[in-house]
Amino acid sequence: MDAAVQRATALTSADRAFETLRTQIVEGELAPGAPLAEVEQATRLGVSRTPVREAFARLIAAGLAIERGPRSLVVSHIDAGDVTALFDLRRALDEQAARLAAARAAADPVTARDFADLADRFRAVTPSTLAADDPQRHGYYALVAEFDAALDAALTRSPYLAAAIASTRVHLARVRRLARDDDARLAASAAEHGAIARAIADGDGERAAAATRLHLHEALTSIHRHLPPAAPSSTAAPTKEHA
Amino acid sequence: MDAAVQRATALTSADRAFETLRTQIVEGELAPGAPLAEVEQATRLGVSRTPVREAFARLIAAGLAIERGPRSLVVSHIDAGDVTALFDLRRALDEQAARLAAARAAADPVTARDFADLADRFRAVTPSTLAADDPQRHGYYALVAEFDAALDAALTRSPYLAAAIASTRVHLARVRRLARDDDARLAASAAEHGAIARAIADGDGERAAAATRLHLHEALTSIHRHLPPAAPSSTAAPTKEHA
DNA sequence: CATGCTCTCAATGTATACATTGAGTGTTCC
DNA sequence: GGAACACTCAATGTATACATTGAGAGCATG
Repeated sequence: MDAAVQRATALTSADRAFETLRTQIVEGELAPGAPLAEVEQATRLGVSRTPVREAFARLIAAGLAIERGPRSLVVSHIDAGDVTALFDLRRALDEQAARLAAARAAADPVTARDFADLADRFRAVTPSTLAADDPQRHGYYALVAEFDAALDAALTRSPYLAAAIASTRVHLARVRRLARDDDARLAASAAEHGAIARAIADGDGERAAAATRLHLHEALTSIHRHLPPAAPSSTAAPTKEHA
Repeated sequence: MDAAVQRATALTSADRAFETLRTQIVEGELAPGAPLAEVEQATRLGVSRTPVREAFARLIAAGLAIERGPRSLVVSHIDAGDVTALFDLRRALDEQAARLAAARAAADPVTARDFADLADRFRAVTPSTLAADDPQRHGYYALVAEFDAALDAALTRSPYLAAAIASTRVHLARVRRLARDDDARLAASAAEHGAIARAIADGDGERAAAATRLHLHEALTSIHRHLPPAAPSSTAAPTKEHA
């Protein structure tokens, strides 16, 4: 009964500091390259250095901050080259996830119905429904979030893969903010998601993987069209996560 | 120029604490399920709680420790179900890595030669060379480490993928310790590695991916043969990484 | 005037003191 | 005798004091 209350208060200062910093980095409030100093952030967030240190450690683990030099932490950069690199990972993860989800749907009617339902809802997305009083397209992104949640639910047996996918999503959120999709792309993306969901619902792993690959190719192409084209090989080592 | 010297002295207490704990967990010295208490480990490692806290945070991020309850940290478990889940991720990552490495080898003669060289050395591995005064098979595992390093070198343009692969290797080290390979398996593994390296050297991405898939299937099968077969679905949520 | 050296200082790395919370135990009451 | 309550205590969460190190400014010298 008091579980909900307890959970609300069980968030530590370190949790809040991490959440705040993560959000501000993803939203661009803390710009790439911005220095992250313990005392400064501690003052700003109204906590001591200890939880800030822990938050910084988590930011590094998530790839949102990188150590520049021995005593300098900065918000990690993200540019066109990074997006390509990120999609190199995403393709590997999402195709496999689609295969496994399809396998699960073939054995589990509940999963199959969930994805069939999602497929229908993605197909219902049209440029006209998109434009309906939703300048930020929250409705569409909420649907994508539901798709992600369904994928997670289908991957309970593959927690390592699920965790890796989760770790890419925060980076994708940053990319999404860099290159806002236009309505045409969003409508196409909906159709692609629908195709993936339908293939999963049908239990057809290879089709789901193929649909995923197609979707990622289109998404990456669209992003690069909207992004300043950084020189392909000049930016050498963009991000470096845990050792 | 002076980077190497600087790096040697730049190791902090937190780094050493993490390295020590990581090694002891991988080696089995700290058994799965063992509680990780700050004061106890601080005393044992001869440092204060602060660096230990940081080390714990990194262990959690690496998936070597999980929070059991609000104030209880334990060494993460790893069993047959986990191995399957880990390989679900590994297959995705390693196949993609093989494809990308092959693409790089096709464009970069140095990469191609490195893998061609590795392929020859893997093919030179036979049961007789394995048995030569090396009960722990350090020589063979060193060769595998060289293969991994070559893969990393080929993936400089895909740092996200490289980081994800790196994060799987520590878990694989744990698995390797659980189920020591016999000589026959090691010789077969060498042949499989050789096939992968040769395909990469030839710039044939799909062949490299196929060889990788085959290798992982054989490796997983071998591991399960040597492991107590945990019930498939009883062990629910093994590891949970960063949010 | 440029270059190099030193000194200061600010930031991180570490240790420790204080706050808080949850579990376990012992006692008391029904 | 059993159950519930309160208390102790130990562990984590947080804050802060101390140590250390690297960077930058300022000065001196060639």
